[in-house]
Amino acid sequence: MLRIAKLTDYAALLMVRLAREPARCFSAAQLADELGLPSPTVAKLMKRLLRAGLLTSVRGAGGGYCLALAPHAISVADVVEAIEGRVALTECAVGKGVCALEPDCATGANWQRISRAVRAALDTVRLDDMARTPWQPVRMQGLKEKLS
Amino acid sequence: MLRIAKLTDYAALLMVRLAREPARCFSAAQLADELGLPSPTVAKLMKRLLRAGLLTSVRGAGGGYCLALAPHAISVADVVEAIEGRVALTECAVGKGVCALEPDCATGANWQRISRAVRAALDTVRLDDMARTPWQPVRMQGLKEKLS
DNA sequence: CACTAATAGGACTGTATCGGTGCTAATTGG
DNA sequence: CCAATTAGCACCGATACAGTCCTATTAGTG
Repeated sequence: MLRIAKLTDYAALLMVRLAREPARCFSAAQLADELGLPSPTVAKLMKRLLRAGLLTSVRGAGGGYCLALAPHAISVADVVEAIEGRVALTECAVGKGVCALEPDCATGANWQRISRAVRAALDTVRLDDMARTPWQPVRMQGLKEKLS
Repeated sequence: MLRIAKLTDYAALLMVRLAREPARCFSAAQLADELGLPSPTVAKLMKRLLRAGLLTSVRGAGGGYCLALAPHAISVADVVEAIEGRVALTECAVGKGVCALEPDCATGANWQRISRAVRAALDTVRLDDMARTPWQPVRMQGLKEKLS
């Protein structure tokens, strides 16, 4: 385990797609269609990514979302935190006073150390790394034809 | 986020306690009492840790659990995997054929790489590291007196 | 040879979180 | 004015998690 949420996985797909054409802007519907993801879910994710400062948005007709930073400046850790909140393996690690055992529990400091290590691991991979691998758009029409 | 399950946290507490006196054996009830954790839960965790090969057990009266390996030979990753299963951040990373987007989704390989990095981070911390910090047993009676 | 103290393993349940959907603004271009 | 699109809630169902309990099985003890 130690799974990331499925939504985070989707968010990564979206961000990688954007990173392939960093200058271009995309509407949520467009991305959902191209990646074969449910469109309301994509809309929700884009809002969260926007709030986290990873995207800029243009409202109204012809609007859409663009990367707020260059692909090499955004890490997987950023995306994970945008969707799931701060990386903290345990309750103890997020703040003090939550854990009843706290005064006698010495593992809190260790978990914080470990959390930082994990965070660092996630931070080594940037969007441009993810985008480098070969790729091609999903053709929904083609897929449906094959399945029917 | 990217939280470990609460049970995993408990399991870590238990293993660290054992690591403080590696030669000694403990009954589940004893550990629950000492750490202030619910006893059935502790029993359940010990069973999982046993199955994972991290503990040895002696049944019957006077029985209990002991560490199967030296404290420095058991890492946090081992404990996490014992409770939560294999560390794999995404469905794609656990095996192939699960993800519908698979043939066109190139991020799978990246997630596997990231999973390994996280695994490695968790592997750097061993039980003896966790056990080194100052510590003293929880006194339930004392706590209750303070709270009342 | 019972009785008691333990582990072994499973089934069951309430609850919280997650994934997903829908609705109602606000904004912009044609 | 209308259509396209983002912004922000509120809601709901399924799933997984934390916790409990019950029934073997095993081993020490009187």
